[in-house]
Amino acid sequence: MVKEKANQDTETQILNAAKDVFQKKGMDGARMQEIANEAGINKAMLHYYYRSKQLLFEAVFNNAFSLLAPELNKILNDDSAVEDKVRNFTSNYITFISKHPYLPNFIIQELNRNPKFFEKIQQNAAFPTLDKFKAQVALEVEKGILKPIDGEQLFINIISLNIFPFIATPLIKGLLKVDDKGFKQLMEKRKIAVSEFIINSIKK
Amino acid sequence: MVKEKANQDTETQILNAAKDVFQKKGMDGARMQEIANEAGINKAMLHYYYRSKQLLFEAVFNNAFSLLAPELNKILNDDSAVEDKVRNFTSNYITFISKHPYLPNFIIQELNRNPKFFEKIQQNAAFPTLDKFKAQVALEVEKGILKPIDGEQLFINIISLNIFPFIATPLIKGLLKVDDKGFKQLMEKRKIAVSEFIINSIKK
DNA sequence: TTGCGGTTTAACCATTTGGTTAGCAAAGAT
DNA sequence: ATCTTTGCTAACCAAATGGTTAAACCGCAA
Repeated sequence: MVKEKANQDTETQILNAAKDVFQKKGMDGARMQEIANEAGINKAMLHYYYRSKQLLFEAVFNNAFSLLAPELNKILNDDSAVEDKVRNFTSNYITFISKHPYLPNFIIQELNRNPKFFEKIQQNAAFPTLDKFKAQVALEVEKGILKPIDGEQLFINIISLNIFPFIATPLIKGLLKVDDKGFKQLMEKRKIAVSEFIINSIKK
Repeated sequence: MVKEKANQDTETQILNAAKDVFQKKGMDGARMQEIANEAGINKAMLHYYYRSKQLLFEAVFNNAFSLLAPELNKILNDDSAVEDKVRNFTSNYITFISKHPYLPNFIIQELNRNPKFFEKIQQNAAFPTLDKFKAQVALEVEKGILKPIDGEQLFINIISLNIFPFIATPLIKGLLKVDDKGFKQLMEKRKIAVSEFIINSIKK
């Protein structure tokens, strides 16, 4: 059927438009009409393919989380040493997020709005768990590679240092009085600065 | 006049109710009717005292920012040594934010929604600047008290480590599989863990 | 007691918004 | 050639929402 192609086309076109609008404006701020406009189609099509705003939103959200999860897994379920993980994750994550600037804020914001979402995405394949990372940190502490530190706290520190600046971009720009270009330069420096900062702190 | 008291009463009652609703649901998600209900008054009163949703929102936002700004100033414009600042700020901030859990997310979210807000609040008295802190860090680095580090990056690191967990609470709860009580315990530990982590990294 | 000012309310209004519907167009099946 | 299914649109609908208004209320001064 030729329709199947057209079908697929408009369906993904809707999803892409929805991604844009939802990630910029959030569930509450997004308007179905705006998504339709951005997709260049009739508003009724949104309901034809996704039934409701809620379901369209969930499609976008799952999509976004599926993009973020593998990034987290890099630091959680990879086999390299903690030090290497930190270096790789920091550099990779900042590169990754520069391509998807709205992503972390979107996920965190909507998770705050409706914490129950977590139950849904936990069923998602490749959902990150902390078990391996915790064991690994404990082992390296025991071996004397790392100073004593709790794996959970270390994990929180790593993602805080990497994610926060991209969530609080306007705040940081304002406090540091830098423009878009200056901010990007700061983030570029952080690819190394953050991992140095972390490793300085934990390596014996 | 007795009215002035009643006047003040309802006006602040409105502001308090608005604070609650706006901070939980954001500008887009908040409903004037819900604010009125929470304040126990007629919806028309909101407009009588604050003219529009936008103006009521701005009153709440300025109020919230005025609460956060002094916290930031503690680390920026205080006279103690960097190490002491880090210890005090970390401990104080986590205590402070536990009392205002919605605050940082609210500010950051709304700043993302409308970055122009910054221009307005910059006119606010006691708006934090980074100049003194940067100079101080440079000086302590020169003196050999601290390892070489950029003041701006250090500042970003400090606020990232302290603020992020409270913005991404549902994400962290989900990934670490802890409940409300477990999360609070983690944050309690962070009062010391975070400052140790930072100082470990920067002190020579 | 009456009149005046600020305060408060119920009812109302215009617009927005998510969602529906009836029908059209086009392509495959019979 | 006709029927059926599928993609698609214009027009429509009911509910929600920010905001307004006219009138009532109430303490006070004259």
